[in-house]
Amino acid sequence: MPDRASLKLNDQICFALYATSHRMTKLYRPYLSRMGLTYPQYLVLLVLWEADGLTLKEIGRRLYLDSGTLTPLLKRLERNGHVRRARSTTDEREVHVHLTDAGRALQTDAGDMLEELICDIDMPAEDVLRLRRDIVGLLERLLTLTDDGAPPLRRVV
Amino acid sequence: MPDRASLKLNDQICFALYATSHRMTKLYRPYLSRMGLTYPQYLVLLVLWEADGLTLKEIGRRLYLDSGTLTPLLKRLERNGHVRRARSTTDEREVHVHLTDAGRALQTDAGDMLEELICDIDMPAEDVLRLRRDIVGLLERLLTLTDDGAPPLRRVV
DNA sequence: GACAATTAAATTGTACACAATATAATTTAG
DNA sequence: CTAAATTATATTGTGTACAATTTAATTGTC
Repeated sequence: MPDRASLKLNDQICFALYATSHRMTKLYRPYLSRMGLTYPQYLVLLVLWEADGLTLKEIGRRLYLDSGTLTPLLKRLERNGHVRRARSTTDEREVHVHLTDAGRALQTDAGDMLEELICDIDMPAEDVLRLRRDIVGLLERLLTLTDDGAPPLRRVV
Repeated sequence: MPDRASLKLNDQICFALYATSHRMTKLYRPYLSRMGLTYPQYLVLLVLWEADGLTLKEIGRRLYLDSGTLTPLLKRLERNGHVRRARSTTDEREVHVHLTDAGRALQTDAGDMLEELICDIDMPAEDVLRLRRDIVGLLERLLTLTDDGAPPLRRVV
């Protein structure tokens, strides 16, 4: 008979992820706040700095976010002067998001921020890299389970 | 001269944490939904199953959440019949949270849920344990930086 | 023992997340 | 070519998160 799964809070990997992710956001917050950004807004800029002019759909695909989250977020980014939203002329359904000069300029500040954060966290780069790879391994496992694939159906017992 | 930190989305450990945490919640959602719970509500029950009758403050300390999050969340748990909130008689500032029979009964369902989820994720228990330990290691590092300690001040350059 | 400082919750305001639905543009099938 | 299906975004409603502030109870000091 297999052992029963632990219900202790501190045995849950999901809670470790949850708490660590929130704390990481908290660490970023003062830096991002100075740049006039929230953490999810910063993620959108990370995407656009790599590929400007993407559609909402494509940004959402890369960040695993849907239009219900991104539509208002992008409007705020636009209101704050970081991006410009424009309907595609070839397909009026699509909204392309372009960086403004101000939005592009933040890339330098973001680089400075990361340098400082890496110093703050003060973990061997190698360890951070390995940890990130392992977390992504789990993420990929989860994506096969939840990405519009078959809903979890397997039973134990 | 040290290399400049990467600004690529997929090099960011913070994004790996963010995306994986959200996906994990998504995996739990259908199970929790059947139990009439959200993921943060489930976390509160995990805490209470270990120690019933804790104060809001202590629940928040364990989950890293404050009263702004917990007060309405606990009211919803109470409205749904999972807990009972009661002012302390010895210190009227404190709110103690007690499980109802219904709240206690969910512990069995939660055990079943975890068995199924462990099957779904299908990773060697050893790998999951090690990954959780490593994530908690990072969390503890972050806690020393953000837990009302000195705000991040160290500079690079 | 009153009164300032502290503490625990609650409240307010902003910004995610995401399911579910609505709307409008485009594509596909017949 | 046109109606049905699909697709991209927007909207609505619920539930977190969390900073900042408020309220009420308790504690520490003189």
